[in-house]
Amino acid sequence: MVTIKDIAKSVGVSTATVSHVINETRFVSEPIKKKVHAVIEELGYQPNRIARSLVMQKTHTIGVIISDILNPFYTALVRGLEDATSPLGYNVVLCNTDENTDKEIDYLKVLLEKRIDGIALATCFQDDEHPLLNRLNQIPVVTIVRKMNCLKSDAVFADNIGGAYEAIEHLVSLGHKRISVISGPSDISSGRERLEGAHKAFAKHGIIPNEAWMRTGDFKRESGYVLAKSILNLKDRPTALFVSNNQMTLGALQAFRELSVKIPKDVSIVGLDDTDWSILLEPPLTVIYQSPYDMGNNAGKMLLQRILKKRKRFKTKVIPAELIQRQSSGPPRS
Amino acid sequence: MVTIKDIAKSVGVSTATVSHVINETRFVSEPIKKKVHAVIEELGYQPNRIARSLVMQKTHTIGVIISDILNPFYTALVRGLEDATSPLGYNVVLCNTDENTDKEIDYLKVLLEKRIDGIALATCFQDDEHPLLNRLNQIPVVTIVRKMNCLKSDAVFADNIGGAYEAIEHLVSLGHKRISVISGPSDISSGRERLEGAHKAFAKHGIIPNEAWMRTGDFKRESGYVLAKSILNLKDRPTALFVSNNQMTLGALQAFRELSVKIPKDVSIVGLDDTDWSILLEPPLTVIYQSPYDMGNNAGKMLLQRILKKRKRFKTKVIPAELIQRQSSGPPRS
DNA sequence: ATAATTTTTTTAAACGTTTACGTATACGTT
DNA sequence: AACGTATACGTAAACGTTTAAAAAAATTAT
Repeated sequence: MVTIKDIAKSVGVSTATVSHVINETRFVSEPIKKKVHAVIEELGYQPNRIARSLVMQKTHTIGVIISDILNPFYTALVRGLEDATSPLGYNVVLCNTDENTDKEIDYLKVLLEKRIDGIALATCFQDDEHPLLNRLNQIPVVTIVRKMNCLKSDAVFADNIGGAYEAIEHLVSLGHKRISVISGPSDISSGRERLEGAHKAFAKHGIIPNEAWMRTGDFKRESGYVLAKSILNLKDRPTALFVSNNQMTLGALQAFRELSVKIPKDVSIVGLDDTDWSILLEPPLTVIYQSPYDMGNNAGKMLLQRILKKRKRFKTKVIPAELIQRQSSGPPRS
Repeated sequence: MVTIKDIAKSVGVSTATVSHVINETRFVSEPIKKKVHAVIEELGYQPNRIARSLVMQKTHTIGVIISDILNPFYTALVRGLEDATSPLGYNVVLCNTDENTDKEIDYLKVLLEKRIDGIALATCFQDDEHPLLNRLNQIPVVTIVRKMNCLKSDAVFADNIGGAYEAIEHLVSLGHKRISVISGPSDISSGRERLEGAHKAFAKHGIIPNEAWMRTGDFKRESGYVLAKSILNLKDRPTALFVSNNQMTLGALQAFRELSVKIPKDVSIVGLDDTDWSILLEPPLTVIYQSPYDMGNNAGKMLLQRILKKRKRFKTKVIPAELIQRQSSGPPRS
């Protein structure tokens, strides 16, 4: 492998000079510059960024930790992150944890040992005492999607309370009073908050939620399926259902189909998170949309700010929630 | 930042000894071993993998270059790749090129300069002369999904010919003779091969394809939409349509919906690539399935083999295509 | 012509590891 | 007592860069 020394020897200058012409960090006379470039070309020299990283103490790499890239929500988030960071020369290394804390810790350890320049963290190990926290606090971190209160950092998350509130309010405005909610795990902030938003809307409109219609899932498809089925099988069935994430909505839709429950004639449904195929469903799905791309993009930008400009105070960005009204929600049948 | 030297000094041994206890590469007496570990714990030492990479000439990182992670096909592929490589301690850096050759070249350059241990390449710059090829030929590369004949490497791709063949044969077996095909770009191997497979099936069954029904898209949603619309608007309409990738199928479905063409009563449709929501469509979509997860997973394993065992001969793995028959394909109306 | 400046280039010390080779000590043999 | 051998650890070079500080060369001023 040809190194900067080979170039230097071949041109007849010092490695310092070669380095400076490569990085344009200092004036070098035109003839030498030309010659260096020529030899670089000739020998097919490619700088070794490992060596450079070692001395510069920066790797131009950031890590993103999510539960599962197969979830289109995280797919878009990661894409947003890459689009924000790659134009400045940063690479992103992808880490799927499957909601597994051990995996998460392992990834974090390795990323820290690899001295990456920043981390976007979308998982939820909650351990105020963990030794990793010290190290995490020393590098740029942005927590996304979920709140981590054991870590001081920049943060980007969605307006979950507002989103869920809007979903319920939409259903109420259509005339629904008998509303079911499939919420997410209460130990995850997004799970808690979406339920909170729903309750807030109930309170606002003087609706006392029927406990039999309030279910807690685990954000995975199967639980949406099981819970929706159990709800639809009730003698006293609600007229509308709000499902608080995309995977559970998939499961719920499957349940509706298997039980031949007509949407929205029998039961209205509002999901959370949009996809590019939700308009192709029959009927097209009404959803609350919180752009994951924007979340990732903002997270990337905030990371870069912190990496480059060493901003002092922590910032928090909230991505708004937006109701996208389609045909899966309609007035209750009277 | 605490280094191995600090540990050595604090324990009162040489850095060599500390290194050896960390990596267990040489016998070290029990008391010293204990002490080293204690001090490591106490000072919160974390090995610097950059330095290690520099001397060991390996980074435990692989790169994956795809056109767009937002495409669920690539999402699954990347997940498969990570699942294959992360258990052995490899990280994957994600590179989206958006079918843009410049982006692709830039990414390749950077990955090579970062001295990653291997690359999974799913794009298609076709330039036999490019200077990068020399460098690429010196590290483990596996080309996936698409064939790159300018590069000698391991390869994993799908049985495109067989898949398309099966799609057409399925339609023929249902009684269709008037079959339309939306194929992909002919400069991409998967585009070419799928068309080839379709023609093979036509020939086998003595069908002379109507040129007016044969369209070439660019694998993107919009082109599926436009082409499907133009086909459905023909006076002389086919009775079945085979769309050769997932994004174009999305667009085609949208066209069907807008034109109120009933599936499969008016026109049958068979897509290529399956998704977890295709059973939720009305009707559920018949598709040819070529597991992208398996492609990624196999690619990862082959990369590792080459990285670790230095296998000499190049291998090619073909992922089979499988017909998943659902309700979007039925007999033509007579 | 010499000194003072300015411009351009080199020297060499980092960065934090790994590892081939060398050294010191303890023990057993003859 | 002298030597060989095994055991446990240390020394220092190497990996390929960047970059202060020093040095050399070129230019200008006296």
